[in-house]
Amino acid sequence: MKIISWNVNSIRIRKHQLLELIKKENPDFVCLQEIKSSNDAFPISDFEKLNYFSYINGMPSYNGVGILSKYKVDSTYSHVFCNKNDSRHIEVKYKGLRIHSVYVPAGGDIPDASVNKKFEHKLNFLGEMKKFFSKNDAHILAGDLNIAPYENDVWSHKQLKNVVSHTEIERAKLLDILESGNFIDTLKKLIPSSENLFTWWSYRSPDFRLNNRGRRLDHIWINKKSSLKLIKAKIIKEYRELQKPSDHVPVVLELSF
DNA sequence: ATGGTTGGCGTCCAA
Repeated sequence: MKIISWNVNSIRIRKHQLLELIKKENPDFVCLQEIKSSNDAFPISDFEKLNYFSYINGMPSYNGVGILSKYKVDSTYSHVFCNKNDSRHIEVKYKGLRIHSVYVPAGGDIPDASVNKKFEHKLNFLGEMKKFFSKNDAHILAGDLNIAPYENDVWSHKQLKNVVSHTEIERAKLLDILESGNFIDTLKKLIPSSENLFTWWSYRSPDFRLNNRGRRLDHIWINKKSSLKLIKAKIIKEYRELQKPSDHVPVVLELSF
């Protein structure tokens, strides 16, 4: 089985790149984030032509998640975090397999919840995620979690330790969710640390290749207690080099169950 | 220390 997670940053702009990715990789499931589309505007028919079902929790302009599946799933569910209907979660169930696509709030610029409402929201969201996933027994949790948890998940730990996405409190909260939900960080486990681990490079660098100032914000976790067996993982960095790229690249996990 | 870019039912906001 193959699963892909990708923050496309607008399905409208990235649709053709996604169709090519699916043709090339032939995944069973694709977890999408930041589709920036309402449910009605999502191009379901384009994916139907490749024999995929689209399960979408969208909204206009911002956020929005979805899961594309080769199979008609048994049920879907979208959890409301922090009392906001902001389309940051969708779960599908298929033959006892529970797969989640999650988009954690970015958190704004200032890493202080007392002055930055967005950072406060991010920390609250992580708190609710811990409760939800310690009860849910998810098999696969994939998405843009907007946190780089380990020191070598960023281009410079020293320069980013006070930057939102890599602060001590965010890293601790993310690892707490990982542990309390009995998850394995599969990309960390399967990809040697000598290789590039980054999944995101800011649009604000004129040429991201020059200094490779990336971060590992996108993750695929599987539950330790499940019978899923890891095979291999990869980060498709080449997608950052395409014309009109997303700032995130697709991450891929192969497993058996 | 600052500003850089992208996308959206856009003319500022979020990332």
